[in-house]
Amino acid sequence: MVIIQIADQALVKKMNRKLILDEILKNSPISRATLSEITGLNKSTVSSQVNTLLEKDFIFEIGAGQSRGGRRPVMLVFNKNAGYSIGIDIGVDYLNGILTDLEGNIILEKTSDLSSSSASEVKEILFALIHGFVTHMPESPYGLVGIGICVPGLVDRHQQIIFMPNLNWNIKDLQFLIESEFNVPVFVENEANAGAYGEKVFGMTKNYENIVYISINVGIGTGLVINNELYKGVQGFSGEMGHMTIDFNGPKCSCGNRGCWELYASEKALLASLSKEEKNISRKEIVERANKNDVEMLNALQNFGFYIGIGLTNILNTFDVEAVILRNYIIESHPIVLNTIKNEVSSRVHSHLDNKCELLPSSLGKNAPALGAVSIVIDSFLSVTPIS
Amino acid sequence: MVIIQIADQALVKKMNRKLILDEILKNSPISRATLSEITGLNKSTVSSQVNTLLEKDFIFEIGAGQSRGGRRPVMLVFNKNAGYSIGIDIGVDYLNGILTDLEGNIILEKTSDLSSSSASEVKEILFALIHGFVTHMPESPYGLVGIGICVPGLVDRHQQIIFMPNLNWNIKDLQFLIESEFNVPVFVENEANAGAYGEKVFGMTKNYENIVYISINVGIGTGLVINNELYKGVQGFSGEMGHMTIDFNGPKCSCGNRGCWELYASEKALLASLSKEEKNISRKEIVERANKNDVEMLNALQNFGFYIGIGLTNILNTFDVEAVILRNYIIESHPIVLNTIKNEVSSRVHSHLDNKCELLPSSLGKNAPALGAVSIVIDSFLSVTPIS
DNA sequence: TTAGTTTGTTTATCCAATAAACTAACTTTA
DNA sequence: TAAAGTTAGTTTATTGGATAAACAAACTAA
Repeated sequence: MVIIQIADQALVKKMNRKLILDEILKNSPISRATLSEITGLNKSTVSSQVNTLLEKDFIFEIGAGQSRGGRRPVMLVFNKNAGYSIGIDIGVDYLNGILTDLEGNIILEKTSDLSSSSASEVKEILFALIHGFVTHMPESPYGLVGIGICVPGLVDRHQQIIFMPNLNWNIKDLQFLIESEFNVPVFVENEANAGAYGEKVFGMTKNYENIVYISINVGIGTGLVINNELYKGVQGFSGEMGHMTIDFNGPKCSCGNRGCWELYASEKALLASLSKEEKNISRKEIVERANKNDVEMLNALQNFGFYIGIGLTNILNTFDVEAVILRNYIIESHPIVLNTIKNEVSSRVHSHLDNKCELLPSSLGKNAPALGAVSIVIDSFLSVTPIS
Repeated sequence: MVIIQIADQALVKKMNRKLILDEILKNSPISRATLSEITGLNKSTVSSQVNTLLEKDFIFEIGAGQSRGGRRPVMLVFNKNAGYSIGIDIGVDYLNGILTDLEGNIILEKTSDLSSSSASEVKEILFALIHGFVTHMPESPYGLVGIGICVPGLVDRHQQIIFMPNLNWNIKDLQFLIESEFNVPVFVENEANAGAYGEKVFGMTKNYENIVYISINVGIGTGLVINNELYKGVQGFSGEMGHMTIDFNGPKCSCGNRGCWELYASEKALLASLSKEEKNISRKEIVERANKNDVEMLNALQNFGFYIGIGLTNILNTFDVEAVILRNYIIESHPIVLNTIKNEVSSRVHSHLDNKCELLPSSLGKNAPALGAVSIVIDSFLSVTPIS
């Protein structure tokens, strides 16, 4: 039977608590009086809620603020050190882990190379990484509040890993594995979804409610934030836009389709378009050559941007969001690709849709997915933790 | 300043009222005791809510039901005749209006041809249609609760019509125009969005939470229902998937893009693929010929299905919904197109995504958009109407 | 010094949900 | 046919949020 969410006073308290906590996070430091003003809640309601938040160490008072012509207000701030969160981005050939406070500020950061690691070695490295973070974590009332992990593959609604194309290991129930070892809530998410959420919570687009995140690597992954929430689809498989056909007569893709976007607009495609001796060139070298105005490279990058622009136009026609974030080292490092994309998009997209949507390179860079994983953990902690 | 939704007891009552009303709508007739069981609300809470709903004529008692071994329950039903709603679908060359009760049952229905009407004539016909419905509407406690209108064009978040490609008239503020004349709430919506909502509320997919609706006509329009709600995008322009590129080198489209899906998979494209003397053939004739196994026609329809399948694969990769509804007379009338689509989709879509999503022809047919407009009106009436 | 302002708490009240006790109306059992 | 058991729905007292109003505290400005 379907479980229905009934409403009662506990729900009211929980909703208003979230309202107040969100305002404190956004406008810290802030007084009870101002909270009452901007939320519309009664002064006494705010006082009561603030007291419970103080008792539970979620916030604390930092003393008196500036007077506005009367009694000086007591300023409240979010207690970002009430607990800590770990976020881990498991890539095809790397592992990027961060330890953050409850505001997402990075305390520790560690990256490992996985290019020659077996499945059991990956597991060992992962466990060692987390244990290392736990050991070096400062004392706090709540300690480690959870672990968020993202992987480049399909993750279903029960956080089971269903399919990982470019990887030779597959631990289906990663959540259970980690939860058993560390005894804290664990969240497993798709890499692009995590990146999208990271950009929504901590990036340039933190004040937007609807964004599309596009991560361009070996393939193309996409994540959707709709009405401030990750849209994962019914099964959890939403956003496989890398496999959108942009040429129905195009070459066969490993997914079964033809002429998929990522066959033209991924880094793999970019490398394939270069001359033979450059096929194994690194991202850094690509940017360096572009900075030296290497003509062949600039042409290849323009071509790269051209194809990204084609798929992007489809996405803009589909979604009508406030911003699209592009997560790719080359795009973040040299302006030529983004400029080409913008040209291509504005020549293709309908004039009525063009004007409002921002096209931005990722501001969080390679940490976007790990930060997204962290914010899923923090969100859950702040909304789930029971308050008497 | 942003208006924040604070929570209080009024919200609790409103939420639980909706819960109870929804269950009565779904499982009518139903007793107070059963309502308490399936919602999880306390018996006395249900009694109190039911009493207010009775006072306000939203529901009524139809007498005692079957005993389950004790006192016989008093059965409650939704009062579908408490008021009436009007839904109007303004097409490129037609106008389809319906008058319904609060359950969406059609009381009156009227279609007019607009193929040779000027802007002022359209307005006259529209007004006459509504006046006619109002005149023939039965007596009821609430009378006409609102009018929903859908148009084939871009409608922004303030219900202003921004752009209508295939039409020579454009009354930007249609909402104000109708509201001034009839003094009831008026809702203006895009045709595909309305159709999607109609299928979500009254169609085969009424129990699904995430669907994509694709309306194939002169062009292709799409509507999205995500988490039971219409996703309209930030500006209200979401779902222009007809202008998704499926061949980036393809022919120029009027929208500015190249190789748009609707250049290949619309009815316009189907007609263009037929031989010269058949260019002005009607939909009915197309189906008749297909039923007579006319080889040329069957080939054309297979081709039609092929191209629909290509775009549909992109949509399935993007959304991961429970069902996709195809609204098109030919598809609803002859199985060959849908079969071709299904073949094409399953050969193209990734095996992990394929299995769950249903592909269905519209069960509401040409009334889908008008019914969607009606359900927007009814939704608003049931949730907005204040209860003491 | 005094009046006025802003901040935050206390107090009494309201109201929706709830549990428990109750009445009502039926079925089953003996 | 009477008693016991069961289900339906109401009544009553209680809980626990939010709220308005009164209040105390701490400041500014005149």
